[in-house]
Amino acid sequence: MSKPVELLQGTLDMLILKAVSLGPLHGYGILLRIQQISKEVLQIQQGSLYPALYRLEHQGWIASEWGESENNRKAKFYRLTAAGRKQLLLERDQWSRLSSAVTGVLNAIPEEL
Amino acid sequence: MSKPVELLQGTLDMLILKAVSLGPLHGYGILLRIQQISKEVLQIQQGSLYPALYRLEHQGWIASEWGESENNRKAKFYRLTAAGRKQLLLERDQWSRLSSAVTGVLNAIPEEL
DNA sequence: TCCACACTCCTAGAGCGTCTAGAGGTAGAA
DNA sequence: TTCTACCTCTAGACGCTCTAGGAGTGTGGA
Repeated sequence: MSKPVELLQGTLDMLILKAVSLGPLHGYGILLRIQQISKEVLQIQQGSLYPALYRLEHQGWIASEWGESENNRKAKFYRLTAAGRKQLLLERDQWSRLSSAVTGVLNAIPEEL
Repeated sequence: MSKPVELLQGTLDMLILKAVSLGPLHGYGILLRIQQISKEVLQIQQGSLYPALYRLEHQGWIASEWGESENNRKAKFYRLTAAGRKQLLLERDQWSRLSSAVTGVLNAIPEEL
């Protein structure tokens, strides 16, 4: 009776950093973009997103500014800071190291064990 | 001041199932095997391993039996059950779906956004 | 005109998996 | 004997994501 998993824990911050690395976006927009690019595979909940944005801004990896959305609503736009860019590279590295290690184990054959 | 990440949350169960899918292993052995196959990239802590083993056995995905290790110590050997085999396939699927989605987002270029 | 709905932000609390930091017992080597 | 590697186990802290709410505002349709 396990719930459907929609995210790999620990990747959300990285995904957000990546999303805003390509130009400022407001929170709700980040959510839609990631969903869209991943062809609806990655489903981010608002209750995960906003705490994450707070976390990232608090650490100086993104910066925010109130503005107006494409739909004429007030929205908080986030952009990547220099520190955030570094962090993104770092997390990207870690991700590729770890994910390929996991895949490697999954593909291990008896002789290797 | 974030700690070094040694595991992608949610992958431990799958890694354990995979490890025992190739033949019975005791807990400590599972730990060493995964570490070895992943070339020390994946570092599993004992405090993560044993609760995970309990979890998996409780759900009927692995079964245990006391025996003797290669070093003459008593050790609890785990093997994959039929249900565990199903579960492994399922988690493997989910992993490849999600991890490639994440990688896809990381490789997204501005035009796609 | 008024209502519904999509858009946008936010929070509290629960749930769960992993980590830290311990304890304890045994075989074999020094 | 003492030390180390082997092997199992637990309690509690910690951090991230989810559920489940609340709230306000433009726009379009009835």
